[in-house]
Amino acid sequence: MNLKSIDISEMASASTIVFDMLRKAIIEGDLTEGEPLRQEEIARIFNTSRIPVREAISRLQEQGLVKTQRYKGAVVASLSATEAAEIFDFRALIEPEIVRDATSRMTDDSLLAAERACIAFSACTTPMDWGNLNRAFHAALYSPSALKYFIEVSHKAMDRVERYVRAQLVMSNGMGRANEEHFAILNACKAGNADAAAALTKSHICGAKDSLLRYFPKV
Amino acid sequence: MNLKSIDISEMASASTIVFDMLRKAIIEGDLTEGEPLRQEEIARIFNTSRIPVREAISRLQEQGLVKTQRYKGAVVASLSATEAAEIFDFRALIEPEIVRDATSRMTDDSLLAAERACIAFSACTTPMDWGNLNRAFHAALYSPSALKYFIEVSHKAMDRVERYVRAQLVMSNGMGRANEEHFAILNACKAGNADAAAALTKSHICGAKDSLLRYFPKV
DNA sequence: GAGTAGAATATTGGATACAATATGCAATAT
DNA sequence: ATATTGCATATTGTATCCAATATTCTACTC
Repeated sequence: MNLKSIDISEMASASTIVFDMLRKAIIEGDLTEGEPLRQEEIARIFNTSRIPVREAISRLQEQGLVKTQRYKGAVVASLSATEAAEIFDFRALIEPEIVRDATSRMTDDSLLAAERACIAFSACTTPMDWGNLNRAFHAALYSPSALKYFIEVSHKAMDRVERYVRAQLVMSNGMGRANEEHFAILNACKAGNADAAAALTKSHICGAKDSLLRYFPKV
Repeated sequence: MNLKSIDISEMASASTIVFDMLRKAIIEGDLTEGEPLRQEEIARIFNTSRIPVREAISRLQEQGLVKTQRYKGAVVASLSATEAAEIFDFRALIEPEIVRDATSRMTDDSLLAAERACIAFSACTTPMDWGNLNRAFHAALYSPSALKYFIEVSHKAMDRVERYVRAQLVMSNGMGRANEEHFAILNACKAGNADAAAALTKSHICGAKDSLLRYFPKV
């Protein structure tokens, strides 16, 4: 036998595909706050029945990305400035620990991947890509860590605020500063200085929070 | 008009009821690790069709309480000792911040509620109730905090390890020590000493982790 | 014209029916 | 006896249909 092994049981079901697409649309702001998610409309778009759509919406609700009311349906969740700030505080607590753990586990490969992501972010020109590349950099930085639960939770936290990060990057012209901070974190990692990398990550996140609150004083 | 106001749109749907019951059963260990969740069987038990059951299982999966494989179904998720330890580390990072925030916001009422929960825990005799009362105490302690996201995430983390906490309380005869630590935290809150309350919470959680690892060296 | 009752429509929640896949067992071949 | 194939059953994934509720529109009253 000489066939490439593909685990066919890992193939995506309709409800998983719908979930991923809706999640992406919400995170990236293609679906705006408060916008209702009509089951039939979504089912039409993906050419399925409403059943997979409903399961996808259940999962989104569990993640806090939508809010549902019985017999009224789901709407895209929104955050007050206070709530957004709290999630940034949360990230500022969690993510430095991930970076600290990751630093000691980084290989040449993972450092190179992080550097590539960092460079890609710095070279990016269209605002729409900023969010994705910013996220890609953080993912590359965190992935060597063994703290799988921390990483999972931090991703969920990022999902909740990513749209605001994007908006803030655009409105505050924050790309330059974010870029500098990324390279600073990366260099601390390269030097194997876990404490410095963690501290820089913390101030990076706190800075993003402050900038956000300046630009959206009362979201 | 003189009627008690009940928001009827908040009434539980079948899928919500099934979700809550399954969640409870998993947390409390009534469903054991690896045990498969048969949709039809569960549907029969709750006298519904499989549709609400499936939505409930989707949500459980999103919380990490079950693992599903396409066309094979869902089984109750299990944790390795490493994974459980990581979740305790996570709690040890988050929950002190909640207590710190809660301490400054505690009223006489909330302090009394926490004290009642603490006393109830200390008076408890049946192992099955320990977990619930332990959880109730922590909930009473945290609820004055304004950090809603922190609280939500910490509850999800507790859900993942609660069955181990219970087992550990039984096997290590840890009730006495847990009880002392609870009162210590409570007293720090009463004294308005947020830093002390946070520190005591941290060591309380770290102690539970150490005890767990001693009794389940390789779960 | 404002406001209300009631029908008509839209939308969600759930039940049933069917399709796709997995699992267990018997029959057969080696 | 062991391994392999084909079939029967079990289970999950999805589509379709019905019921319950929300929303909109219309007719009517004042």
